[in-house]
Amino acid sequence: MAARFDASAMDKVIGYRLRRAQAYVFAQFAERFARLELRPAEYSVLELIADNPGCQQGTLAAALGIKRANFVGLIRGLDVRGLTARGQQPGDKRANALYLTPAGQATIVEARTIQEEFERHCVELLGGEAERDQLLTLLDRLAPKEG
Amino acid sequence: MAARFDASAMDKVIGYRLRRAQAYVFAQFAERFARLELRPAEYSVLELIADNPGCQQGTLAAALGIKRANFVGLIRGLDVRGLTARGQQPGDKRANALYLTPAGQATIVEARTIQEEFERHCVELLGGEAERDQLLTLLDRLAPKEG
DNA sequence: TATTGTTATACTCTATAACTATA
DNA sequence: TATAGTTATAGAGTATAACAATA
Repeated sequence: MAARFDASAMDKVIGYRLRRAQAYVFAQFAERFARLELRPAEYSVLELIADNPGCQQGTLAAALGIKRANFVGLIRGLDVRGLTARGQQPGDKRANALYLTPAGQATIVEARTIQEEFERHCVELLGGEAERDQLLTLLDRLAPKEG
Repeated sequence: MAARFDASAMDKVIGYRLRRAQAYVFAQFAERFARLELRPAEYSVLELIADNPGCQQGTLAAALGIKRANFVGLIRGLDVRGLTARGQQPGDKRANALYLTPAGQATIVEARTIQEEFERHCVELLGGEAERDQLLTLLDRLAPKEG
């Protein structure tokens, strides 16, 4: 047992462990979503537009913690691919109202199937639904929703 | 209770929640380490060199999950600031042996103090040491060390 | 005046290919 | 030949400042 390299100091650092775990989970996500060519942020945008058709662009960006300026390129990419459409918000000509196109609706249906399977896989790794809930509870304590 | 925007779909997505929590914790880290001008990766490098003086550059990079090519600029930055030094590995003229300079040792001592205080803060948020251990256990199940 | 979407820009992090000097 | 460090480069993600149209 020749102790060649001791990396144990970082093993107890919560931020470091969060970073590594998040990177790993995102890499798995990327593999599963490669066929749909959807990145995590793109999936989240489609999902929230599906749940909030006609929602305001800035509201959606803020909900995801994405700066307005950075959201522009993201939504434009989805628009160009024909997955989303930007309409006018009734009563405010400045604001964009976001919608899924039929292609976008078909995509989110597929994406949800993949995501649900991935989520089941993660829950299995964690040891069950109780453990998943425990994880989410702890993450919430660490980083409260509006903090 | 006018339900204006429903972002609940993402609340149960483990990857998304990990991402948000990690970003939040890193932001807190940045605030606390602003005075030392150390980013998370830089702190982790100093810590592991302190624990493994003379260690090989590639070994350290691999332990942190950083690609060799990207590690070059990182270690050079610490070198230029006089915190680390690159010597020769005995028996292999290709490899670099990494050390902390006296300034680097002083910095890691300060950094550890800040980090330990931050960790105590996180443990308090989580609800105790048992909850911290539970979180790390769950993260490990999700993303095994060598996976 | 303030807000919405936008542009421009810069900085960090990450990924790949290719070079060099050693092994 | 294979490996360690390096260079160059490109792609994402994120941050700020400023602008036009609208409120």
